[in-house]
Amino acid sequence: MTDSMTFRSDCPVASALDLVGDRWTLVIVRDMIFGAATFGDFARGAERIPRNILANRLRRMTVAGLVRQEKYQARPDRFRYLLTAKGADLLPVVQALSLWSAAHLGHVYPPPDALLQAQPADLMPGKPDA
Amino acid sequence: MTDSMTFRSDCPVASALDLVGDRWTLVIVRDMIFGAATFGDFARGAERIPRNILANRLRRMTVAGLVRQEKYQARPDRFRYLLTAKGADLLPVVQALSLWSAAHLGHVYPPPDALLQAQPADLMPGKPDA
DNA sequence: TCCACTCGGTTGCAAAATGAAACTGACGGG
DNA sequence: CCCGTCAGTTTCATTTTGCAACCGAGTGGA
Repeated sequence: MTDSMTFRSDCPVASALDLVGDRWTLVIVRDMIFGAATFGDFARGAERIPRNILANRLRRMTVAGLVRQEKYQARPDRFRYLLTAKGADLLPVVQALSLWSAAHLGHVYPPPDALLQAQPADLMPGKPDA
Repeated sequence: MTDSMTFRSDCPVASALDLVGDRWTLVIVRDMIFGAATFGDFARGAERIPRNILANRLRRMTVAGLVRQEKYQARPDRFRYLLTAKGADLLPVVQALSLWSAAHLGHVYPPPDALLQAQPADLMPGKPDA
């Protein structure tokens, strides 16, 4: 703690949005849910997130404790970005968003079963697939 | 129809974020869930949303079909902003965000029961309080 | 009539965030 | 040596944010 993070209020809704209320953060979480982990994985996503924004978001998410870095190579240091429990628990938010889109936005493809049936615990490393 | 709205991709997650992926839109939805309806109601909310941003968001939400205007006075025309079915269906998203905050952010107050037990249908006008 | 006040915005402006694109540094392969 | 990959960083123009002041149409006294 002593995050230095400031929240607009003590409201749980507003506070959550202070952390994930932007157009990219949950897109990165979505990619992680589907197995993306490296900088390049995210940069290659369908929405073409700008690389500077991506670097910035990964930094904020790490500071916020949504994500942790795991070094997979040294010289130069390279990291895999993995969801923490805090980050994995955003799964219901992502699921709710995708169900809403499926119900109300005509142009989207249906949320994959892998997304709808996932559970936060599935998203954390240490437990490979069953 | 012919929304002029452009989405980054056909992904349901990214598309939902194209509409509600900012720090204010879902705060306004939250206030509506608790009965706020007029411009002044929203402006007086705890987070002190700037009035120009508020006007802009209410316009976008109206265009996006999340909200509709109901005139409650003429000369000068004044409107109540009410959730449509599309907007009310964002309730699960708001609920998921508040549960996440309750679980992971120490400083927030607990989500009110009124929020957690609400259902989208409760939020639509025509049904005054029981 | 004059003054104060409310409500629902709009406007101006500075600061911050975004995004496109080029650049960097440390490798690895041939 | 040259090319390519990976993971960022830098530069810079464009947008978006947010503060604060202003405005028009009315209402309520005194």
